Amino acid sequence: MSDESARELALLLRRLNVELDAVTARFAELHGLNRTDVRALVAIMDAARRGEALTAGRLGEAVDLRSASVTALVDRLEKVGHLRRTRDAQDRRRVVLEMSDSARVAGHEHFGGLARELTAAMAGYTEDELAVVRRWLEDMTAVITRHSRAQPDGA
Amino acid sequence: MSDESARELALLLRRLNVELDAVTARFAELHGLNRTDVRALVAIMDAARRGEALTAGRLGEAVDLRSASVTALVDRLEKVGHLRRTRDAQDRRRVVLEMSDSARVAGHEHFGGLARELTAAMAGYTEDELAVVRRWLEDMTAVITRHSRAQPDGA
DNA sequence: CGTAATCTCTCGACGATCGAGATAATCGAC
DNA sequence: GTCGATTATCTCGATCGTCGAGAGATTACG
Repeated sequence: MSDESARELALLLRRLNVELDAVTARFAELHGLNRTDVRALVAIMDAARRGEALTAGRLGEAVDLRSASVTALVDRLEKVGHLRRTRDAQDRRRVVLEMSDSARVAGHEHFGGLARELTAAMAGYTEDELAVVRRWLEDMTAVITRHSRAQPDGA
Repeated sequence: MSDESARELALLLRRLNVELDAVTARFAELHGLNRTDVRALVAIMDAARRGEALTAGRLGEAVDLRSASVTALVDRLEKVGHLRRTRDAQDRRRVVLEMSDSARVAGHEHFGGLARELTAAMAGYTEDELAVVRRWLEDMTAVITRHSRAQPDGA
């Protein structure tokens, strides 16, 4: 392969990244949320998919916010009805967060819809082709992950 | 192809998106900038690559900020030496923005380094394989772009 | 028990963004 | 040329998201 092809793909990837961000921004705007709120809802949905219920602290780790900000964040989402606070019965210091049905529906409508469209667009590809794409995505993700984790203490 | 493969690829894409965001966040942290500042520098660099010099107003359109915020943004970047303000000679209302060498070097070091690593990781692929990846990226980008632009007035 | 550790919340401060309006420069009609 | 309308940027005051410090409540452990 040529460096030319590789550079083109890198640029395509960046453009795709920008457009994906726009999808998030659009969802946020439609629902009167900010970027962090959306990231939080996604984190809670992802956790739910894994069968866990996030606590306030875990959510803070997931979206990289301090406890004071998490309190404000949860206040916002609870006020508009996207979230419920519940004291954990086992450990009553903890606050368990549960998404409301309205938030779940909104999320599925927006992001689920996108997932369906993406799936449909992949209908024209053979399994072999998608295997190549998958390998490429995994390789690129590995490189990017390594890059973003490099020399974490500013050495 | 199966829906299973498609869904996996969609998830991989999302993960890649998250990691790319982390690269940006890391660059910002290393240089004491926020996300918007980085997006602004990238926009100015991209424009320079196209042979244009951005004005304050154009930059605001590029990063979706109002003029008051652009003024503050440029103040920040100028204060730390990443940017220079220059009055446009033809139209003296305009403020032309030019990146300093230090910002250019920092950007090339961080993002150029990543680009090199990505290119290297693609060395093991044939041109045919990369052509498949490129077609796939273009298709997915088209779907995502359409999705983020849909029904712009909340219909 | 009692002391330390953990989890969330409150409070005050700071920074990024915005709307409204001010200032300055350009354009267009006459 | 001159004057009003338009364009480009900046100033000011307000709002909102985030944070550090520390308080309050609960649990863990000796």
